[in-house]
Amino acid sequence: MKLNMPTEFAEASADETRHHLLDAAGAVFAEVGFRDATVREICRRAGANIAAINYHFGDKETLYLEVLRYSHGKALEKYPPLMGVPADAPPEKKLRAFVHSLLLRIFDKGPTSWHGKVMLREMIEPTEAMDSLIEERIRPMASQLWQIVSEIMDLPMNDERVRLCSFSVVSQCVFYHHCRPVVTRLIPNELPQDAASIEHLADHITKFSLAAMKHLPTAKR
Amino acid sequence: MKLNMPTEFAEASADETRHHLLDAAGAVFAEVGFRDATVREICRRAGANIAAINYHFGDKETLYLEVLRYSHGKALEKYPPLMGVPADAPPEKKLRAFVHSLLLRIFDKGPTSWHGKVMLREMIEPTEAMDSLIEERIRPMASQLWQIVSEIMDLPMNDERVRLCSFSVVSQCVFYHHCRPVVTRLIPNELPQDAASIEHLADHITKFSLAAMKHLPTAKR
DNA sequence: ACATAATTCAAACAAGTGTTTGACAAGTCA
DNA sequence: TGACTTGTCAAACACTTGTTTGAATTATGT
Repeated sequence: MKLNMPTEFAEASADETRHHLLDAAGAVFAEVGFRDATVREICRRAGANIAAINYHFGDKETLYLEVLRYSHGKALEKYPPLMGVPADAPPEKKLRAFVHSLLLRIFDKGPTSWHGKVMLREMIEPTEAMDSLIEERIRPMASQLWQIVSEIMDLPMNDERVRLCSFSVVSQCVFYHHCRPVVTRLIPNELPQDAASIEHLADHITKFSLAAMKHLPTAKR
Repeated sequence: MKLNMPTEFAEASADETRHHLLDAAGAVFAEVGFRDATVREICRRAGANIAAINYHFGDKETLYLEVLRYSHGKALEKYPPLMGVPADAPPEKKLRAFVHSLLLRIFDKGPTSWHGKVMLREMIEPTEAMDSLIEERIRPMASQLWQIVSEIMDLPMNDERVRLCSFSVVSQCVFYHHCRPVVTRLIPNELPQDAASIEHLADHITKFSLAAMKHLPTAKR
């Protein structure tokens, strides 16, 4: 195996096919899923030999995990939850930013969107990765949203209504991700294609939720 | 093939294995998905021969489609969309019934819940079965909801705001199904366990949505 | 009872899968 | 240079898949 350090040239060459495999695999996995993706197709797109995957990654499943690791950290880095809205901004503005950034992450094209599909798989068969992912990435965002909603509704953060309404906000965003196959078939061209229509959708969700939270019968006693 | 009408007994016997296949297939599809489900495993659980699926359904894919129809039909039969609310009832009552029955279907235990799991898998990797299922099952329910929402908002059924708000309603319901692993880890014991807590959740979603639709800035001109 | 149809069954089939092999070229370092 | 490692390649391997086959079995209608 790799006992000697390769030279810069050899390293570059090896990393090159490795990188091509990662890119091709990401595309194929995203298109047809892990099970229907064939190593032959991945290698064909990568311009590599059929044995390349087993040589560079061991097996198909390790390649899958490597692709995940590759696209994992990019989503939040590209679209931070509050998108530069100052901390002393009114909560309505923060909510709008929160919704918008979530939608941008969902509708983003390229390797970033890959993470979403994997999360969907985790919903069906959660792995150990789920627990750490919840604590490291999701809970902080949830707390952020609870804070915003509690300000808007003028209720304590641990109030049940704050949690329920926060879920109502998030659910409207992830719906377009989780139910994309249904939405596209039910109403073609309904899903946002460009930045403007994403903003339009963010507007609807924000206004819908604000109207609900401010006029909910039980919002204030 | 079947040219003669079989007697009641033979028909019962034939339908029996057919039914066993549907049940076993529903369980297996829900557990591992269409692609990873093998006809051998399904037939083994059904106590049938390996050729039974091809004999009774033609091929694996038709069986899958039949399972989707079968399970969704059972779910709708158990929890009809409007749950006996009269046609001349106020739209608010209908919305509440629509939400409640959808939640009941989502949180139902037993064979009925297969449909939800299989549908969730369809979201990740849609098969051809999805198209016919949309037209036969989902579109009628969508029309029903659009009708209700258009009455509530006093807008024509084909108005974009009606569609958006309808999605907002449905999304809050399916959220608890699609994101169950996240919700349970984020807030233990948040998910409804009994009929009373399901009603509680139905109350929140209905009130939240009604407040939103009635106070949406653009709802009425 | 008999011919016919419907159903079940074990075995085999054809196609596709991920993986392994062994040879070969190229680069590395003594 | 020459032993050694790294990377690539075509071919083949071992295995699983859904499906088909043809005979055996059971039920049906006259």
